[in-house]
Amino acid sequence: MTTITAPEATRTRLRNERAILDAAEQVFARHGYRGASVQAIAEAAGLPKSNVLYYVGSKRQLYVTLLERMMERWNAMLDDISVDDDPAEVLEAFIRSKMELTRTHPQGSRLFAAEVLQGAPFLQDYLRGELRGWVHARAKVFEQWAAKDLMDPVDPVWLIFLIWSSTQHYADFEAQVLGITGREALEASDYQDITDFLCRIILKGCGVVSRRP
Amino acid sequence: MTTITAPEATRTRLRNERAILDAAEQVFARHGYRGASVQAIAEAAGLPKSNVLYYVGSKRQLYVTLLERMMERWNAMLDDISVDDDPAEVLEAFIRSKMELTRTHPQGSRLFAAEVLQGAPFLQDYLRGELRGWVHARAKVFEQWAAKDLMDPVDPVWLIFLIWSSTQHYADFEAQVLGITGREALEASDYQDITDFLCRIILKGCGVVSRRP
DNA sequence: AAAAATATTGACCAATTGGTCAAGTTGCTT
DNA sequence: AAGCAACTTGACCAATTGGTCAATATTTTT
Repeated sequence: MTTITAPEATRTRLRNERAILDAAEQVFARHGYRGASVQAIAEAAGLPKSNVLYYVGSKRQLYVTLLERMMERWNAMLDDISVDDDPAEVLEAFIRSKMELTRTHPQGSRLFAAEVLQGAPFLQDYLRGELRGWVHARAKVFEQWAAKDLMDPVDPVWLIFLIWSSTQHYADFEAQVLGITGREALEASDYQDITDFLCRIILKGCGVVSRRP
Repeated sequence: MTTITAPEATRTRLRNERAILDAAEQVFARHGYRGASVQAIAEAAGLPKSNVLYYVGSKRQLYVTLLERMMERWNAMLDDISVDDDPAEVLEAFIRSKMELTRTHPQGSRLFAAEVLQGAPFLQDYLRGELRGWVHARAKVFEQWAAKDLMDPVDPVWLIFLIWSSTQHYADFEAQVLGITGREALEASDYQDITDFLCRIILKGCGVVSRRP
């Protein structure tokens, strides 16, 4: 019996699709949706252009698939929290997991950045819906923590943006970071240092008090 | 007597060049270098494509001109500091002026982001030279402040990146910020709030003590 | 081994790309 | 008002764009 809805996931298909998705993520991240050409993606994947289109259907579909893959990674990162959790632990885990996403998926992070830079034409619904809800749910918890004097009464949404931006930076502006620090690449230990730095500054900065000291 | 090297800056030329530069900044910021088409820029400027090329020579020259214009704005922001300055004042002025650049020139900020996203092919020299020197000079001062116990001994380069990223965010990820906050645009008062928030978190976060309390 | 499904790819298409050019029109100076 | 420089613009160019398709080759299933 064969699957009716989706094409059979043969060995060949799996291998080629992965090569195409990875290549496309690089090219789209670098040059944005318009600036990326199917030809360039095909070359990066080591396949003829026709073959790429055979698998992915169209440039647009390929782009959407990549965004969905990235949003899945993003969602996998986001766990729920409650007032009863420890603010220090939660904020630190938040920073660490976001930085880990940046470190392990820099291309995807840059793809996301390129999409938002052009006004998020494909992600607007996601931003205004799912993500917005998630942010405000978390914001409420932050405010409750502040009411309990477990942290300073800072605007929780700006705080979330601070964590996003300061971590995202090391993917999106990697070229600048490398140019200024004079390195070839950032090692795992660098990410460790930066994460520690950000946890320290941000936790201290918003006066977070650990409930379990 | 006429200028020999540069073309006369006639009224017409001035008007058209400004329209072209502003239009191009928008289009390049949205779609990156490759993704931007001269046709799209021309339409945004309200001129025929041939006319645009008459003024700017080529797409590449236009892009370089825009990057130079943005780097001038960037440089105008950067004033020198010394160990004798007040850390609190300097850091706050740093954050405020960077945020002001983001607010008044969002397109240019996004253009810069798009350039760095694609690996900074045109700005590599600037990043590895001028800007790198500026960063390290300032980093030295931060370290001296830390040695004098005027602030915590944090890595000064990561601190500079934190300020850059957290302010830059409101230009580059404007679409996300608007989507999540549910606004049409960020007002001057919003920028004021965000700037105050960032000053507060970052100064407190790295234990900055004002020398003149 | 035959049949059926899946994969490969060059040829081709209309549309768009950055850029040139020549023929005009406008604007400024004298 | 005349003359010259600056400006304007449609026609045009080779190259590239995303995408189609039919012919062929390779797997997989029976």
